[in-house]
Amino acid sequence: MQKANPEKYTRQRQAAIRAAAAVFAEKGFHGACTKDIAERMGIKQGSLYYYFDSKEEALGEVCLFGIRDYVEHMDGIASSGQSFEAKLTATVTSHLSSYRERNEALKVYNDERLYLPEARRRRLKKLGSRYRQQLENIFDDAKKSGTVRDTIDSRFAAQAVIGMCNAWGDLIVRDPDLDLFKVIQNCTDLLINGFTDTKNTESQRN
Amino acid sequence: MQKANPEKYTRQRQAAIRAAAAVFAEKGFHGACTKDIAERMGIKQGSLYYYFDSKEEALGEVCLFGIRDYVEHMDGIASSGQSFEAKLTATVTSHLSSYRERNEALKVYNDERLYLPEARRRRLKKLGSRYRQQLENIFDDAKKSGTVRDTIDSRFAAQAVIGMCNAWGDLIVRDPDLDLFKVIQNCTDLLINGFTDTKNTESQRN
DNA sequence: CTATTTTTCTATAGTTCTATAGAATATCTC
DNA sequence: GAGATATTCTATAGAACTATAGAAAAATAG
Repeated sequence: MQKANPEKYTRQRQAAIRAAAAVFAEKGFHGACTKDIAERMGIKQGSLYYYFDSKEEALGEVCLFGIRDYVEHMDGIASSGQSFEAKLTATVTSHLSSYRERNEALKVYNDERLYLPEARRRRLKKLGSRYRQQLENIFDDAKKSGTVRDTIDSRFAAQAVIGMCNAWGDLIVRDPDLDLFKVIQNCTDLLINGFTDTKNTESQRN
Repeated sequence: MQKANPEKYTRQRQAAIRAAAAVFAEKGFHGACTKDIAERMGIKQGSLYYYFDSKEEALGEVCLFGIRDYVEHMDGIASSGQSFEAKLTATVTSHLSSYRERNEALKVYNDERLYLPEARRRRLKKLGSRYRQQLENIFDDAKKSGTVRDTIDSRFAAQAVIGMCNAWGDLIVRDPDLDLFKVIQNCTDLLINGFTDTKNTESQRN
């Protein structure tokens, strides 16, 4: 029962995480059973426990897989010294692209992470907070430099970006023909200028 | 096993729906068991089946309870003949107020409705679509009258409003001290003017 | 107070699911 | 190809949960 590290193990474990992501996304953590996951991998239910100690461990790995990349991506954006608009666009791009690439894991992170055992949930929460904090910082900076209005509350603004990305991420997932680039553009435009503003419309277009 | 209609029955059934809402919100549909719901009502597990034929029926009632009011509210807003800004504010107010009043049922609707049996899910979906359609119409009208920019896609805009309300609804639920009125104001202001616009800031304030 | 109806209880059949143990097969190393 | 290691399989113990049946208790009506 010991695990060495021939690459097959890590490859199969990754496959297990993806299978779990798909199944959890469809049926929810409690609605899914380990048999579903195993079947999707082409192995038997019991064999799954070669890769995970428990169903909850699988959930933890899926959640981590869902956000690790885009949290790390945010580190780069926050420290990039770009303009506010550029940072916002980069954030939205990164977030929405994740929905194309790993929408299942992301959905699981959003909907099921609260079923994780305490310890693991705390670790994940740290990642989420880092992301949110960096996003808030971007707004604080932009307010200082006058790019963003004083009346905007950074905490709400960050939440607005995240909420918008999640909502439009849903659209992307449901409609795979949707042009990602166009969605990103619409999203940032809307966030920056709102529904009614007209001053930048021309330069924003195209 | 027949049910007449002494008011006690309807009263208790409503209590059962609220209990189910709380439990489903906390543990998810599959994670919750009928015992949890019954206990919260102060009755035994088996007795719950006097009010529901199945766990799924309970879920259906909770979901309906979660959105019926604010969908109906939207009917009034859509046909009110108010200005775009007023309609948007009313929409946001209605949606966010729901989070204060029945956040549990709303959360259940958002997260668990897909576990409903087909027939019931379709009926609920109709309600959701009506809401969304009316919101889109508000944007179409506002675009025609020039209040909202041409470049805004009504479908995305509607999704943006819903997404924003859901995201900020989370904040409201997590932080009960938050001033609802202030949140509503911030939300509509942000949607209408965006992060950077300054032209209306003064009139928007207060 | 008695008869009737409504509500709740107890007990359980039948199902499903997680996690483990130990055997069997596949893969690797020399 | 023999021996060691890694991976998968079968089978199942043990726990939990839904839904039902029928008895008991509570409420209501005449």
